[in-house]
Amino acid sequence: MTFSEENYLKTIYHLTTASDSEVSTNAIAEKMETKASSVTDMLKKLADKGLVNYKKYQGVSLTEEGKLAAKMIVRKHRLWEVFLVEKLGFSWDEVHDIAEQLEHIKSEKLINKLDDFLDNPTEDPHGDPIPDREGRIVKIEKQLLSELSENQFGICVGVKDTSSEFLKYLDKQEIALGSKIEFLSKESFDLSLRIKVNGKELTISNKIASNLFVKLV
Amino acid sequence: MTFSEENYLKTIYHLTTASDSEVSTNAIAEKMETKASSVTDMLKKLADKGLVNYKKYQGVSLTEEGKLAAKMIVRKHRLWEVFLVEKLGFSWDEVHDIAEQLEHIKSEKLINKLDDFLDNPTEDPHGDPIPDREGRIVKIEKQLLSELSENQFGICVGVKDTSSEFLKYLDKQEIALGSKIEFLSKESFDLSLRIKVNGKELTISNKIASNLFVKLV
DNA sequence: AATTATTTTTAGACAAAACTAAAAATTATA
DNA sequence: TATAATTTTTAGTTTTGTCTAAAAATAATT
Repeated sequence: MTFSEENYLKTIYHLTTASDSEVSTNAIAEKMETKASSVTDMLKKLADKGLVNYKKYQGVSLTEEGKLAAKMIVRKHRLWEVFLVEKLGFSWDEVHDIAEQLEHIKSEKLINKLDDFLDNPTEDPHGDPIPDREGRIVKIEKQLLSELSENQFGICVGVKDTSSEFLKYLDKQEIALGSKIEFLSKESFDLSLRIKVNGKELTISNKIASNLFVKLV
Repeated sequence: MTFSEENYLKTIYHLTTASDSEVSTNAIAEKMETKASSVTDMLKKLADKGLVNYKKYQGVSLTEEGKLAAKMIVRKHRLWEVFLVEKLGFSWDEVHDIAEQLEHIKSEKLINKLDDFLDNPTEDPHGDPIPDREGRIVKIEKQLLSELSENQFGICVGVKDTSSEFLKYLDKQEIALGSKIEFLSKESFDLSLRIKVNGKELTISNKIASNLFVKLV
């Protein structure tokens, strides 16, 4: 499997699990910043290999084989992210691009040894689940901070947007995975939130709150 | 820089430092298991980029820039090998192929953090020196076991051949980096050696002895 | 339902890196 | 030194993955 094939599989995986349906050629092209014609070419190739279900003009989905392959790439990506943060001291906003490269290293033995070395983590530094060596994913119960009601408490367990920009904002506000957040009130005009973290009150926009996953406590 | 360009640079580096002269198109082709015509194509490309000195029919050598780039690839390769052995528990005969992939990961920050994580090692698991972040190499004094004289002692500090076959043979004989070897005698007929390791006497062929580096004690 | 707009595919081209086969240059040999 | 052998380069293909532009299919609108 080439790097390019792996990147397509991964993208299709993320797009289909997000919306849980078939995904369009254009959606893939947009996500991968490439042209629809290039996508069509690759879809044919992946279909020939039995990795995707593809019918012209009808969108694509992953076959079981394709889904497992995609999960293994995601597994590698997220394990390497844990390594970068836990062992090498990178911050959570720096690891994505490097993991994009490391996820293509081919050695099952390597990734399983890395898994053990990291004590078999179940989530990456952004709170996303890490598939185990059989591809199983343990989903944790979580909801968006924006969906809480007044005076509820939540533990921050993940981020929806993993952009460096957003993560650095959270660092600045001292919000991290594990932070206990109290939902104080919502401003009806702009849906901004008043919350309390680390003993400090602060106001965050609805956009911020819609990208933070919390677990109710 | 592409993977392919990096592999050529690395090969030219190894071939030129071994013989300390210009290297021929055919020598590169043989080492890389490719065709001479492919090598010619790449040499032109690398020359255009200022990484090699190349004149038609005259062989090639690395420019200063090319040499530094090659050393950085070697640095990455060897640091990853240390990681695989020291942290993940791979044996020294398993790491080469994986490091061949990892050496192409592009992030200076990553490799320097890895270097620190590993406590800035100066040699890889086969005893080969690891260039520092400026490309400097500390050469250790060493000689081939086959060059010792009777009743001299040597500490095993490296292997010339790093093939899995040879390394597994050494494991079987319980010879490792750090092993103290006493040179007992040499058989004039076939140049085989009588040595003593770990308190046990054994006979090794001249081929074996010509692939083991030792430091006199 | 017919027309327009959008999406998707096809056709043909290109760059990178490999190859084969033939030509050119170098080296070795008689 | 002429000729033969070897090495190296050139010329022309191939494969992978991309692109543009045009054609075909689908979706949206009047």
